Order: sequence, then C-alpha cells, then structure tokens
Amino acid sequence: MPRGKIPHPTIKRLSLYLRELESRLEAGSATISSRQLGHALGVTDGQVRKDFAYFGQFGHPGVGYRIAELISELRHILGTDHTWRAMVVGAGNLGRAVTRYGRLGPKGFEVVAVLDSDPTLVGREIDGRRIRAVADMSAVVREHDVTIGMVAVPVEAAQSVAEAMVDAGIRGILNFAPRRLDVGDRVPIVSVDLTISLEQLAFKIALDRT
Amino acid sequence: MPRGKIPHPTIKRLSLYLRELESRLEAGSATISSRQLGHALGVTDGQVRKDFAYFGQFGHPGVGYRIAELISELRHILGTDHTWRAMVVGAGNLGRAVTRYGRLGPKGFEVVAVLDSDPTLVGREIDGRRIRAVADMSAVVREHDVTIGMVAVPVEAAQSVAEAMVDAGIRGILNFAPRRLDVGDRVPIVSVDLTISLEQLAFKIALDRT
DNA sequence: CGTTGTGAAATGATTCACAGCT
DNA sequence: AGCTGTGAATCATTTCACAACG
Repeated sequence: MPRGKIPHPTIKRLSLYLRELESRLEAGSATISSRQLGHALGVTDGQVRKDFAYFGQFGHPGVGYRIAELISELRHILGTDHTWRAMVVGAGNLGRAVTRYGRLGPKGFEVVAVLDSDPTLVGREIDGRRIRAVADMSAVVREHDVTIGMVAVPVEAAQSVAEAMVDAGIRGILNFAPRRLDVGDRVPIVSVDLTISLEQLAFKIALDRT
Repeated sequence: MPRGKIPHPTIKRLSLYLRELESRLEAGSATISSRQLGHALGVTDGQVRKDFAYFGQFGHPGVGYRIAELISELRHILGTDHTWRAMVVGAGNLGRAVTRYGRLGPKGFEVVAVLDSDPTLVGREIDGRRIRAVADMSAVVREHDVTIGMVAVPVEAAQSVAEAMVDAGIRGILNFAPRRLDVGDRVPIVSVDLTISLEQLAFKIALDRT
C-alpha cells in the first residue's frame, strides 16, 4: 500500500497521530486540519500532510481530515484493523501488570496466554488466564494461534526465551528485558527498557539546566 | 561538555552503547573497538566513533576504547554518575511493578516514594516503602528531594497528576499513561506507551510479510 | 599493524511555498 | 476562504575515506 520509501520517523508518528485522533473522536470532533493535529503533537502542518501522503490521499481540501475515516486508514496502515494475539512469558510483577493492562482490545491486541517457568505459579490464574509452563510454549502458540510474544522474564532468561519464541513460530517480539536480544533478523523486535527511558530523561533534565 | 550540536539519534544510542558496555565489562572484557561495539547494536563503526566524538576523544588508536573508562564518560554525559531520586504516583499493577523493579540503583536511579489517591492503599507498604497520599505530593517531594516523577495512574488522572508534579517542583516526568501530557515545556517528559510499542511491532511484522 | 578522529560527500528527513481542489 | 498534496530547497544525519597515532 505504501507509495515509495517511508521514513522511519513517520512510522513512529503514525501511532501518535492515531492516539490523538481516537481521543478527539471520543470527544466528539468530526474533522481536524493538519495544522490542528500537528499542533497537538508539536510537529508542523506540512509534516503531518507529508506523513499521510506516503500512504495515499486521505484529506479533503478546504475541510481537513475526517477523523473516523483517517483512523481507519491509520489502523489499516499499522495493521491493527484486525486483532493480534499475544502471549506474555514471565508472570512476575511486570508480566502480571502487562497481562492485566486494560484497553488493549480496542487497539487491536489481546493477551491470550501467560507462561512462566516457576512450577509453583503454573496453574494459577491471572485475570482469568491459567498460567502455562514455558516448556509448553509451542503447544500454546499452536492452540491460540499466537503471533506476538512478550518477554517479561528476568534479564538472565530473556535471550533463551526469545529463541524459544522464534522456534515456536512467533512473528514478532516485544521485549521488556534490559538487554539486546539476538534472534538473527528472523523476527522483528521492539524493546521497552525502563532504565534506558530514565537515562534519556536524565539527559534531557541536565540539558534544561544549561 | 558537548562540543557543538548533538544529533538526537546520537543521544538515544548513547544509552544503548552504555548497556552493551556494562554487559561486556561484567563479562570480563577490557577494551572494545568501534567495529565490535557497532556490530553489537547494528550500526557502523564510523557511526560509533562519530557519536563519541561529539563529546570528546575517548578512544586509543590501535587499541579501541577502554570499557571501564568509556562507561564513566557515558555515565557522566547522561548524568547518571550520581543518583536520581524518583517517586512513583499510582500504586496499581504498573506502579507496583515499577517500584519493585530491581537493578535501578546501579543505573543511577532510586524510587524513594510511592503515592496513590486511594485511601485504602495509603499506609500500606510496597517493597518497604509506605504508600503516601497524592495530596501530600509537595511534602513528599520536599522530604525526599525528589527530582523525577513517574506517572503510573489511569489515563483519566494522568494530566492532573502531571500538573501536580510540576507544581510540586519535579524536574522531569516519565509517563506510562497512554496519552500526551501537556505541561507547557516546563519540564521534559519521556513516555513509555505499551500500545504504541505494540503498534510499531505490528507494523514491522506486516512489513516483513511483504 | 589496527584503530581512532574527522572533514568532505552522500543520503535522508523536514520545511517551504504554492498550485489546485471544495 | 480554507486546506490539502507535493515538488524544490533546506537542514540533519550517516557514510566514506584517509591522515595521524600508539
């Protein structure tokens, strides 16, 4: 669907546009101009128009963008116009928080399984889902047709869990462990690292001071 | 300390370099070349050298970079050569997970307080820290000399908590709520949004398919 | 030697500015 | 009148390539 090559920063902004648009639709707005949308996220109106133009012509001259329409387009582009089935590996604090995280459904994601290697946890329930053994990962992936794996285990176990996920047929990994995972380009990985976010914040605070 | 203007992408990589270097130091390595370090993160050797060159001359021709030395330099640049005191607002699943997150100390961060608005939670303990009322935020910030605030409340409360943090004298915000926070440039904000990370992953998976 | 530091060249992303549509 | 879509110009970042160094 994309016409030509898409800048990486554009893709990051697409999600931010979508979040803003959903909030405005809920608030009752029907249309929005590139100027208004850009202002909300701190980018220029031209940037907004260019970002969308990589994927087609979604706007209406003299009017702006119809919010509901643009939301569908963006969901289609991001691939969240259908639901992705995800599994969480690691039922510790973080795994439980992610599993119980609400509002994922309307965004196109669903946590369908939770796994842990601790035998005392296996069989318990989190938010209505019975914890399965990590050893059963392949079966779980098959049973639930899981496409996304979330790594929420201690850092020492993260690499081997990631490899097991790929072997089990997962298509992408969301990594919460504070280390680089090497799966040799076999599936895409997105990482969320608390300490790295904090470092970025610390740097920005120090800049402010100057 | 920085010579000239620093590209934003460079700052993001600094944290990644640091994480890799700490892991290699722990594994017993003493030096590393720009080639090896770049290979580990998927960037070119030239990129690595240029990134460091914005801040000074840390390498040794014919040898590479001495890891321990480079780690100190990076920590100094990022401002994590001293400890930042942080407070978590919101003692739900996520707030508890963040509060109990280990290994923050060696990275230069410490969660010194946890707050919640639910009176039935106030007074309870999380990981040895007594939960305080959100109404006492200013006092907590003063008592513990808190500089970083983490927003771990439901999305509806996020904006007002952020404003309260700024009023209480916080210097930077780490936001876990899935919305944009507006504090009018008064303090820097870094956001961690699970749904946005998942969308980015979904997009990458869809690309792979092509 | 192998490896850094760094200008110069190439590539990539953003801003500008305006024709054209409603 | 108001706003989009887009080529051209500007600005930012990365890559190249090589002199200088231990």
